[in-house]
Amino acid sequence: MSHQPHHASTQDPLLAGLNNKQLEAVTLPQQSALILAGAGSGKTRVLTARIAWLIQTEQVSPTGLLAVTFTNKAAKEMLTRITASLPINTRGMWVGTFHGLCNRLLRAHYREAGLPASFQILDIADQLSVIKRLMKLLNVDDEKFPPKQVQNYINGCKDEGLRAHAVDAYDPHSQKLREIFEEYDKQCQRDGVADFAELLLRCYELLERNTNIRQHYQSRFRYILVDEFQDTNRLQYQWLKLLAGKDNCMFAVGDDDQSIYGFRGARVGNMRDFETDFHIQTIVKLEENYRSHSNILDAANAIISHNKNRLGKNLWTSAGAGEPVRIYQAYNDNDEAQFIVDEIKMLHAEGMGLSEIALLYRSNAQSRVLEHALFSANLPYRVYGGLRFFERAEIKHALAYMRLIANANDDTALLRVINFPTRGIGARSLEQLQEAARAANCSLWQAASSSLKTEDSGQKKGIPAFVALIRAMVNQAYGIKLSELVELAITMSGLMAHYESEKEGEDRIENLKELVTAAVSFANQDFGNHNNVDGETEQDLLTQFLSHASLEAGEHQADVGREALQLMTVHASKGLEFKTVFISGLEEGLCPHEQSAYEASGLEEERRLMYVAVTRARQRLYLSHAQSRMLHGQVRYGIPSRFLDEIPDELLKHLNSKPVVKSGSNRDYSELPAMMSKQQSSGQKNAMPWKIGQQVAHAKFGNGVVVSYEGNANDMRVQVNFGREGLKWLALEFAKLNPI
DNA sequence: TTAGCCCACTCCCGT
DNA sequence: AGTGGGCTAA
Repeated sequence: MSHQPHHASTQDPLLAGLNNKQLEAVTLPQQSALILAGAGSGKTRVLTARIAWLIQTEQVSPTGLLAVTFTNKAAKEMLTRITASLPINTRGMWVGTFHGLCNRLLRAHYREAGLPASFQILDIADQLSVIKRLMKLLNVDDEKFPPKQVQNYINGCKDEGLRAHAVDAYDPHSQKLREIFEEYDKQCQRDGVADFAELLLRCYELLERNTNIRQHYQSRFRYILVDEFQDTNRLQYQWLKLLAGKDNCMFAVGDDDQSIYGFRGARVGNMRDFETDFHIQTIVKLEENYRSHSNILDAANAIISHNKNRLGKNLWTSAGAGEPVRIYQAYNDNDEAQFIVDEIKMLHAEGMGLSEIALLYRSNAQSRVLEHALFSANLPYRVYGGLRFFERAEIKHALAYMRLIANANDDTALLRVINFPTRGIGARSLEQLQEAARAANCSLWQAASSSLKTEDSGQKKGIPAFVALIRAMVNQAYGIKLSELVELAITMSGLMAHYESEKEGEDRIENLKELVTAAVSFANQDFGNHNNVDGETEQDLLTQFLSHASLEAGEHQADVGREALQLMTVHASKGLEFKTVFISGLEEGLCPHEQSAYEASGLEEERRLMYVAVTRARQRLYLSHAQSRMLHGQVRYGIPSRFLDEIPDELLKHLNSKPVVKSGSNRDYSELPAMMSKQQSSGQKNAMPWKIGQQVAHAKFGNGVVVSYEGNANDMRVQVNFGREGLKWLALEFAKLNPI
C-alpha cells in the first residue's frame, strides 16, 4: 500500500459536489481521524463517500471495513448509498448497529461466549419482567428498590463495562443492588437469554479474553468507521478500541453539540479520549449547513453557545436570513394545540405538504393534547415512538411461543404464555411450579415437564396440557418453513381462536396475519444474507427472525405512505429535517426538564436537546409555550423556558404579547382553585392574596409563578416555581413578592 | 383456585 | 392512557 496521498479529482463522481472540508475528510490519508460534523453539514454523505473512496482507491477491500451506527435506519441508509455509488456487492460488508454487530459476532462464536446457539434477546419489557420475578423470589422490597431503578442500575453498570463483582458497593442499599444484579445475570445465563447491554458486554469480553478471535477480527477490519460517535458509551468505546488494536484506523464522525443520550450512558468525553488515545492529528470541522436559513441557525448557535463544555463549532450557511423564528405564548396546553392547528391549516392552504411539517415535544405524554386537536380538525398525522409492531401484546405472545420452540428453557417466554390463552393455570399453580424449579435449580420448563412423566394417558389439563402443546409444536415445527412455523404458533396455541372470539380482536388478528407476512418477506430477503458469518455455523432462520424482532422492533405505525403530519419527541427527530417545525411545551420544568437539575451537566444536555430541535427546521420555526398545562393528571404552571431568552431578539417575531383566551379553551383561572383542591385542604380561598397561576417577581429569585399555597390568613405560605431557581416555599409575612 | 372486572397509580428521553 | 393489584363470582 502506498503512503502517497491519493489525489482527489473533482472529476470523480464520488467526490463531485463536495465542499473543501468534506473533500478533505473523505480523502484523508490512512490514519485515524475525528470529523466534527454539525447538524445538516452532510455527515452521512461524507461517511459513505469515505467508504466508497477507500474501496475505489483500493486502500481496503469491502470486507476489510467495519461501519457502526446506532440505528438500523442509519445502517440501511449507508448501505443503500454505498450500493448507489459503487458497483460492489455489500453482502460481505459489516455495516450495522452496535447491537446488531455484537449479536452477529456472538452467534458466530456462541460457544466461546458461553451462550446457547439459539440464545434469545430480551427487550426492555422482557428485562423488567425478569427483574420483577427475581425480586419476588429474593423477597426484595419493591418500595425500597423500584424494579425500574434496578433495571437502570443494571444497564448502567453494563454500559460502563462492569459486572456485579466489579461494582463498588459500600452501603447496604448498593450492596443489595449489586446482589440483585448478580442474581439477575445468573438467571439470564440459566434461561439462555441476553439483554441489550449484555450483547455488547458479552461481545467485549469474548474479544478481550479470546486472543485468537480478537486477532482474527483485528487483522480483518483495517478500517473502522463510527457514526454519531458522541453517543457512544464507555463500553462501546472500549469495544471499538479493542477491535482497532494498535494498527487499524478509526474514522469517527460526531457532533458533541448533539449528544442527547447521556441518560443511557453516552459519554461525550469519548471524543476527547479518542483524540488522545488515537493520537489524532487532524480534526476536520464541517460547519457549512445545507439545511436551514440563517435566522434558524443563528438561533441555534446562540442557544448552544451558553454551554461551557464544547469542542467549539459554529454553523453557517450561504442561504439567506429567511423568516424570523416565531414565538407564541399560549394560555394553556389546549390553546397551544389550537394555535398549532390554525397555523397548520393556513400553511396547508398555502400549499405546504403535511408531511413537511413536524411537531416536536420533549416527552411522549405531550402528544395526547396535540393528537386530540389534530383529530378534531381532521388533520392526518403520524406519531413516531408509540408502540412498535414487534412490541404489541399479541405479537409478543406469538413470538413467545416461537421462542419456546427454539429454546423451552426461556422462563420469560414461558411465563408470558403458559396461561394465555387461559388454560386453567393460575397464580397458585405458577407459585408451585416456580418453587419446584427453584428447588431443583432448573428452568420452569424442566420443572413442568419432569412432573409429567408418570401419567400420560387421558385428557390433560393445566400444566400437563401446556407441556404437551409445546412438545407437539416442536415436533410439527421440524423442517417446515419459517412462515409456516409462525402460522403454526398462532393457531396451535389458540391465540388466533382467542382473538377471534373477542369483540375488539380484529386489529390483533390483522397484526397476527401481518406477522406471517413479515416472516415470509424476512425469509426471502435474508436467506443467505446473514447466515454466513466468517465460515461459522449457519444459524437457523427462526433464531435470526427472533433476533430481528428484538433488535429492530419494526415500524412504528403501518400507514407510512400517507401524507400526514409528523409527531415525535425531540430525541426521535435527530437526523431528520422538515420545512416547518413546531416545538411546543417550551416551559421551565418541561424543557429543560425538571429532573435535569439533579443530574450532573443535565442542563447542558437539555440545551443540546433544544439545539437538536431547532436545527431540524429548514424554512420556518415555531416555538411555543403555555402558562398552564395538564401533566400527570394535574394542572401545572410554568414560566417560559430559559432557552427562549437565549435567542437574540432580532431573530424573533412574537406572534402575541399576551396570551388571549380563545373561545375553544375550556379552562379559566377562576376555575383553578377548585381544580387544585387536592393541595389546598387547609387553604382559605378568600384570604388568598395570590391566585394560583399568578406571575410574581422576587428580588433574589427573579420571576416565577404561584403554584400552590397553604396555611391560613395569618400564616400563609405560597409555593412559587421560579424556573431556574426551582420551587420555593415563601412565607408571605416575610417574602417581598410583587405581581407582574 | 381461577377468571374477570374495576379501581388506583404513574409518566422524560430509547438501541 | 395503560398496567397492576385487589375483589368477587363460580
